[in-house]
Amino acid sequence: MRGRMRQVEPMGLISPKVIGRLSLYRRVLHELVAGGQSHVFSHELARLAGVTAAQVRRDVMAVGYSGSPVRGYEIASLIESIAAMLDAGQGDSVALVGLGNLGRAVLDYLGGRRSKMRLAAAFDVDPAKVNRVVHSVRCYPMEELASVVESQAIASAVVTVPASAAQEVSDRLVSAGVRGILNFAPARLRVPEGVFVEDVDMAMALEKVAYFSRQVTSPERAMRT
Amino acid sequence: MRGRMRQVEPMGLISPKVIGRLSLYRRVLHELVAGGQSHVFSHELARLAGVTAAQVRRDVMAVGYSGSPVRGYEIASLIESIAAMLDAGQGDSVALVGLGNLGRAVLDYLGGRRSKMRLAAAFDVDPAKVNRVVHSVRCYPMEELASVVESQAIASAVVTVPASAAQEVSDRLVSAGVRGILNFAPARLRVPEGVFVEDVDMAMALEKVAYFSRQVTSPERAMRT
DNA sequence: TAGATTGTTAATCGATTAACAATC
DNA sequence: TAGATTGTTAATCGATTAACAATC
Repeated sequence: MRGRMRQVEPMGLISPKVIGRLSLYRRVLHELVAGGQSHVFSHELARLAGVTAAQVRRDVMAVGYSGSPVRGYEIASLIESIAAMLDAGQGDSVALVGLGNLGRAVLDYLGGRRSKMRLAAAFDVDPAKVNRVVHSVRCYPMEELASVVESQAIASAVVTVPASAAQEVSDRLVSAGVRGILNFAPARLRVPEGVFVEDVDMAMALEKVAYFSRQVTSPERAMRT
Repeated sequence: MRGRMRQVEPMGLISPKVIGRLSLYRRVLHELVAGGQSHVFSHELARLAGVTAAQVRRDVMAVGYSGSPVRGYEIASLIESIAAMLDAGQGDSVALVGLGNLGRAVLDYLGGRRSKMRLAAAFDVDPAKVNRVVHSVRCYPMEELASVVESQAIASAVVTVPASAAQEVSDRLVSAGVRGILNFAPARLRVPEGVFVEDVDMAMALEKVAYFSRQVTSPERAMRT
């Protein structure tokens, strides 16, 4: 049973790596659309995304989209298929905890993107920040975390508090119903089974860069995962 | 030839993943030292770092350090061994390009850490930012990038410019002698063989979190690599 | 010593790559 | 059609895990 062309399975669980690459492909595809291109071959997309053509083919297969051996992938449809996989039905609401320098930068960066995701609320312990509105996101006191998260059905959160506070914040988010955390604090969060944590550890990343910049032969560039 | 206890090889090339974990171990070890602890077993360190004990043993082996079956690893010596691997002899100089919100936040975050690394110079196109000093880091105009990087022997750089400018900045850094780049711009940089690039893609990371926060069963938490 | 832990190899696992029939 | 590309399986590769003799 090989070489059958049509494949219909919508696929079940997809690995974090593949999800990351799909996000990358979508960004590249949007650029191609902006350039007036309507179709793309796996090797073109692969080159632009910095991956192999075989990976592109396998990943595209995973979203349940099929291309044509002659014209390749139709960009508009492929974007739709990826969006169906990555975006929630009515848009996700995201909370941000910790409005320090990093928190504001993240808010700035993520707030300014065309995206189905919506930064719905921010939280901070500092009374001076509470009730202020930054980039049209209101800052609530930490005491209201549970009620706001629950009432707005927030399922994802970004944590930009100091390492010493990260675990407690994580616990509160999880018990309020959050199921995914983007963690910028240099601390390993302990979360219950079923809660997804993605760590962004800038200090570690910089140490990696410093280490390999000293080596005569670097390993191939690592894919962000 | 198995079960021999002493191992002396200093090890050659180490993978980015292992380097990342070593950085993580060091952070945890410093916390243990601060708590007055002098020795640690692989399973303790593993629990605190969120990895397996087998990984700790293999990674520690890679830095050329040996523990004792009775007392485990002596923390102070292990920190020294990891430092010998991760830190440069006389301290690395790092450049930062792009002093927008994200750039300032990164400068803020990385500048405030006890580290052998030194943020030596910042660069920006905006004349209003040039020649100002932020966190004791001077901001130079882009025109002086090559001369400053060369004169200060800067080998690593952090890129926090918009995606549209990232490739050009990368090219200029590399031709000035930079061999490792921490890239925050949502763009894939093309660099010559031997130059290491670590991407920090916040938008992708958030999309991953949003995706898995919608799944009933999340995969185990991904290690930052 | 007895026993838990280490260093180190072998087995396992997952992801990537190579290969190729089916296709337009 | 001829030929380049796709969907999909098999082979390869690397990293993780399991296992165990050597050790204090």
